[in-house]
Amino acid sequence: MLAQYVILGLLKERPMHGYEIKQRFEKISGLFWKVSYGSLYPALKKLAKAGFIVQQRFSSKDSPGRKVFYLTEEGETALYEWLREAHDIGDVDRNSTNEFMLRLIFFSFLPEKEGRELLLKRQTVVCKKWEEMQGKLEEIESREEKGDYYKLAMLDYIIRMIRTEKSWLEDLLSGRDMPSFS
Amino acid sequence: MLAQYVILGLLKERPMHGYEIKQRFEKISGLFWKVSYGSLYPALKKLAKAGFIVQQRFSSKDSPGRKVFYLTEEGETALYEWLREAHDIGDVDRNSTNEFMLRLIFFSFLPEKEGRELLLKRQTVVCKKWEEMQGKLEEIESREEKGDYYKLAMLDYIIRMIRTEKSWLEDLLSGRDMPSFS
DNA sequence: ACTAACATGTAATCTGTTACATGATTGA
DNA sequence: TCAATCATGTAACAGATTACATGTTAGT
Repeated sequence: MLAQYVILGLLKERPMHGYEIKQRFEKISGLFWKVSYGSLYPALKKLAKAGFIVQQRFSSKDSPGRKVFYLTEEGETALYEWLREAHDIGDVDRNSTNEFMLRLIFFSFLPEKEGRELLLKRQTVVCKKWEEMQGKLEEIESREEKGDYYKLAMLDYIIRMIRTEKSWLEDLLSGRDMPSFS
Repeated sequence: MLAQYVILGLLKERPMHGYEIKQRFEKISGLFWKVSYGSLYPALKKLAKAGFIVQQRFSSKDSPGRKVFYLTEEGETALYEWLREAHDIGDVDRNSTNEFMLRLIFFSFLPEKEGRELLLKRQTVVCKKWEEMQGKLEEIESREEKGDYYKLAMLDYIIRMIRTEKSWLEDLLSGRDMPSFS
């Protein structure tokens, strides 16, 4: 499902054939998402059937040959709709975060202002979650119910991750020089 | 698959019935993993069939009634084996990270030394990945191929996340007071 | 000549979700 | 008495992976 849209996004960059799409897919989003041939080729078929992409076959005689796929206008519309749905991502769990990041890859296709708005929306969601987790932690600490060491460690991990996303968003929105990588 | 082992871990804490397991499951690991009834109850069935858990029915007359599940010795053995497999998690992508964190929840069941070893192993994997990503970034910067703003932002995001896990592990291993949450 | 990577595709299988069905218990 | 939550379970469906099958191209 998500793979379909990533394919559209990649094809907006330039026309590609299946194998190439997979490589690019994994180069860009490898840590968030992977795609297998067993889902890639059926996905391409579906997209073609829906009219979102068209294919051109390069057949050298009878060999199956490469098929290059092109994004259609309908496909572009579908891509934009999907990108704008980033507005509806209201959680910070693993799935929601992946869905947001997968869209982010293609934010440069949107008008600058819109990308910014989507980031601001994400910021409110992340901040809310951060406060929620912070509250959970304080509750545990106040009850002196220290409990399990590793479970506390996991809560710590989650809070750190959310805080990291929070400051990443702040830097991105403030236009600060991005590679603040120490 | 993973849910099965989390269930074993939760039942080692104390016997529970299905509904309770789901609640506890989500309270602890909600940001990493969720379980639906459509997988929970079949999973419990499978575990019972495999002899990893046994059930006691509390039937008030003819009502379906609650079923309380208990971990067996075989189940405990399976749980330990799974926890020790944390050794084999050699990547830092979303799936691998989730698998590691899901195991971490139950590390307190292992001898202290073993938990530490698993964390050290994770540390080497994370550090390696961090260096790899750092290299990728430098390569991009050196080529002056600044390219897409948002794609760079995503690389930044990934590196920050890995760095956060890195310092979390350092703090955890050094026994530093965990809630370093500012 | 051989190996690795390029390139496409399908079928069996596995896993998990959604929606549905049922009924008990508890508190307003 | 009514709604919410507790509690268990199944069947249809959706999605994705793995393994297989096939053939090309490029480099050593």
